Order: sequence, then structure tokens, then C-alpha cells
Amino acid sequence: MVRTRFAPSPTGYLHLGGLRTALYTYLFARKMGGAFILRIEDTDQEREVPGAVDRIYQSLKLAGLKYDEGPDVGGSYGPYIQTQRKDIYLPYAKQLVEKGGAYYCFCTKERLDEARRQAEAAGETFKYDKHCLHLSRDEVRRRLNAGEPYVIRQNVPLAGKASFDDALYGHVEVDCATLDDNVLIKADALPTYNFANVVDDHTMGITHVMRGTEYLSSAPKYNLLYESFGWRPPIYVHLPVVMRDATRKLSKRYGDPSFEDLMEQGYLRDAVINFIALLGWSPRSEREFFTLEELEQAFDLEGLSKAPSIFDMNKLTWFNAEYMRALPPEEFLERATPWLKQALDPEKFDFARIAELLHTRTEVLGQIPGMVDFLAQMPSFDTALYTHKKMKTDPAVALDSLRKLRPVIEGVADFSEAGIHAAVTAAIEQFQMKTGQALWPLRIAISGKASTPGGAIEIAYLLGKAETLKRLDRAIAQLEA
RNA sequence: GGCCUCUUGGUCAAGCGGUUAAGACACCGCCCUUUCACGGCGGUAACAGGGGUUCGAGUCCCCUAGAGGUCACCA
Repeated sequence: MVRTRFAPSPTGYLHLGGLRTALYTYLFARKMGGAFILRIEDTDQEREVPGAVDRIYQSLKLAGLKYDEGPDVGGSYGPYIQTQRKDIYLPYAKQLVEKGGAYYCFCTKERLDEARRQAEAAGETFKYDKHCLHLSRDEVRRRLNAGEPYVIRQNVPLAGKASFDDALYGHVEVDCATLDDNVLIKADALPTYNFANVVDDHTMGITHVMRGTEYLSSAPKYNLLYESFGWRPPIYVHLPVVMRDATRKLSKRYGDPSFEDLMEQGYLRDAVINFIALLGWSPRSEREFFTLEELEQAFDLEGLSKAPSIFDMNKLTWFNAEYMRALPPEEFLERATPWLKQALDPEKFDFARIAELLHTRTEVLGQIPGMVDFLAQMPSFDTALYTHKKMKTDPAVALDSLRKLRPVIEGVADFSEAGIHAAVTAAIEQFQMKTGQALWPLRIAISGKASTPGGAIEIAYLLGKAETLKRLDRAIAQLEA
């Protein structure tokens, strides 16, 4: 059975690249009828950010990526947090030492730093010189017993090739000579990422590993470990990076949003998932709308792209707008209400009607307050707004129209949209005005904005008669001044 | 710098030896329309460069260039 895992470090928020990795990992497991596992990689105690583990749970939950096994849901391969597994790594490392695939190292930080400095001065890449590999068994035992601090290093062959096969990138091979004897067990007795990964993936029965391409070049080294243990390596699928532009990857530093940020800005979960899924994967068809469930069926490794892709906020916003429009009116109203409340008093305004008007005009929920705040408070505006070429209006035309319309509006008994509409159209006909010359100025006069959700009639209705007249009077006064 | 990887319009991308090189976003134009949207129709725009292989290369090979990754007791 296929078993995949998402293994983040609790060092902060879940960024969109991480979310995509999690998504693909999840989708592949579902597609194959396998299990999706969450594992927390917290072996670097210094970098751990308090609360980050909870944020990972939160974000995955928010994204709808349910895991079958994980720290907070259990499972038969636990624990799922590496620091809670700390006792299982050392025995494996010792086993590797016995097999010759690793060795104890007592070198001090000073000696290493010095060697590193010299290598740098000579313009060479630093490589550990296997100094401690040649220590006798007796000496190793003696120093261990004396309580000397130590690490355990991987013993990489001096010559030959190390390689692995990636499901996406194919056969990747490097010369062992270019590889360093990396630390497997740190002085604090915790494993490094490299080692913990190999041990955990094996002991947790992981069959497919999906992770970023930043691990691509270290993967051959992993296989050496698998070989030493005599274990079968999982199938690797390295995923290209999600970029912010041609040369930089998406990052919080430049203000790129995290998944949580997007949710807070009023993006829809399904829209973000849909967009992210298509960033680096193609269904190879014209289809572009997929629910999570549909992605679970459609996803495959063949559609993955090898090149990094740039996160296009524009397209995400388009996707979001499409998802917004596809919402049933009641649901849109429900989702829009909290945002409407930020700008308007629900006691004073017809939220249902406003939501109707907003529905096809809202790309992101967060835009809502700014689109309706003029209803609560009349903005000041320049009379240049009255000038509109196509409507054939300007401040002079506007003043004339507004003067004619004011008494008409005052005389509307039934201040519904139908009532206002009937009265205004009758007046337009009676005065032989151009529709645009009447309605454009009216809308400007009571909204103060070049574009609004809804036209003059709708806005007048929403404002109510008293407020509409008040705004009209002020507008006329402004034009007369 | 060594090693690894990537390269189709501004962006996401289809293509897997023979196509007028799809489609989507964005942009522009037109239509619809009491604004703005929505919707409809149309348009601009790409195979990084150079060598091969082949009757025929975006598709295969090599080189160059550009970009990314990696060289930690970080993941």
C-alpha cells in the first residue's frame, strides 16, 4: 500500500510552497488509495518556533488535507514527532557503525572551523578529512567511556558513484568524491535531518517521498544509507520550487502571503487549493476547475512539471472570483456578511440586496468594506467626476439634471427600487433628458464614486429617501458654489 | 567556484519526430449596459542561442548562455 508523508519543521507558518507539497503528497496518497501521514521534524531545537506545530495542524485542517496518521490523530507507526522518537535513532546509527557505514567522530568545533577556514582560504570546498575514521576501536571505546562529546558521521566511500532514481527527474548520479561525511547523530544525541528522514521513512513504511528540489542533490547520499542498512529506498518525487518572480522564491520576507494570510484576506479555500494544484501540475486537458475530491481522482505524477513556477496573484484572484460567483446567493451573503459589518450597520442597510449587487463584482471578500463604505459615509469628491464623455455629461449638465430630479425623488411615495425607477424614468421622459445624463450625475451625486456596486436607482434605495435627498442637496450646493 | 537541476508568449501551461505551436490569466478592442462588474466576440504575444541526428525537430544528442538548488552538529 502507498504511504506518503508530509514532514514540515515547526519553524513558522505554512507557506504556499509547503502547502503545495502537502497537497500533492495528500493527493497522491488518495489517488492510490493509500495513507497520508503527518510527521513533525523538530530535531533542530534552536530553530523551533513556539506554537508552530499547532499552526501546522490548523493550516492543514483549514486546507482540508486530512491525514490518516499524525501527532494529533495517532496511528500505529508513532510517535510522529521526531523529538519523541529520539531514542530510536542512536541504535540504528550504532548498527551502521558496525556495518562500516558510519563512525564516531570526536573532532572539536575549533578543529573543524579551522579546517573549514583553510579550505576556504585555498579556494576549496570543505570536506571532512575522515580523521576520526581511523581511530582504533579501543580508543573510540575509551573516549566514549570517558564521556567525551561525539557525533556519528556517515562514511561515504572515497570513490565511486552515488545515485538514485527520481520519479520526476529520472536517474541522478554524483561522484562520491564530491560528497562529505555528514553528521548523522549530533552532539546533543538527536539525529540530523538526513538521518532522521531515512530512519523514519523506513520505520514508518513510507513508500513515496515528495519534497522540494532543495533536497535533490542530497538524495544520492541517502541511498548510500539505505544500501548500508540493506533497506529498500522509497520512491522519490522532488518538486520544483514555487517562485515569486524569475529569480526569487516565494517568501514571507518579501511580503508574500502564507496560506493563512490568504484566508484572512478573504480568499476561498477551494479557490486557493485549485490554483495551487495547477501550479506545477497539469491535468493535460482544458479543464481547470477542480474540487479537492476531484483532484484526488485526477492527480497523477505524469502531469508534474520539472521547472519552477511563478505564483501569479492575478490568476489566484481570478480563480477566487470564479469560485465566488459560483457560490449560491445565500452562501455568498453569509460569507459577505462579516465583511459588510466592518463597514455598515446591519440595522440600517439591506444586506441581502447589497450582497446581490456585490456578487458578480467581488473578487476577494476582503475588498467588500472598501466597496460599500460610501453607503455609510458620503465621501467628498471632485465635480470632475460628473464629466463623462460617453454619458455626455459634465458639471453643468449634472446641475441641471439634479435640480430636475430632486423634487421627483422627494415625491416618490414607495421608495423601493421599482418605485424609484418608475418615477425617475417618467421624469426622464417628461423632461426629455438622456438616460445617461440623468442617471450618471445622480449616481455620482449620492455616491461620490466613479464606480459603484449597483447604479443610481439601487444606491438611492439602499440609502433611503432621507439620506438620498440630503446627499442630493449637498451635491447641488457643491455645483452651485 | 565544484556538483546537481531547469529553460514553450508577461504568467500558468498543452505538446511526448510531421499541428496554421492548444487553452487559461493578464493586457487591448468591440458588443451588451444607468456606472463598475458579469457575460459574449475578437486581437497582440512564445519554442533561450548555436551546432548536429533525421526526408522532417519545440520534441532526440552535444555545446554555450541564463536561472535555480546544494556544498552545516539547518531542515
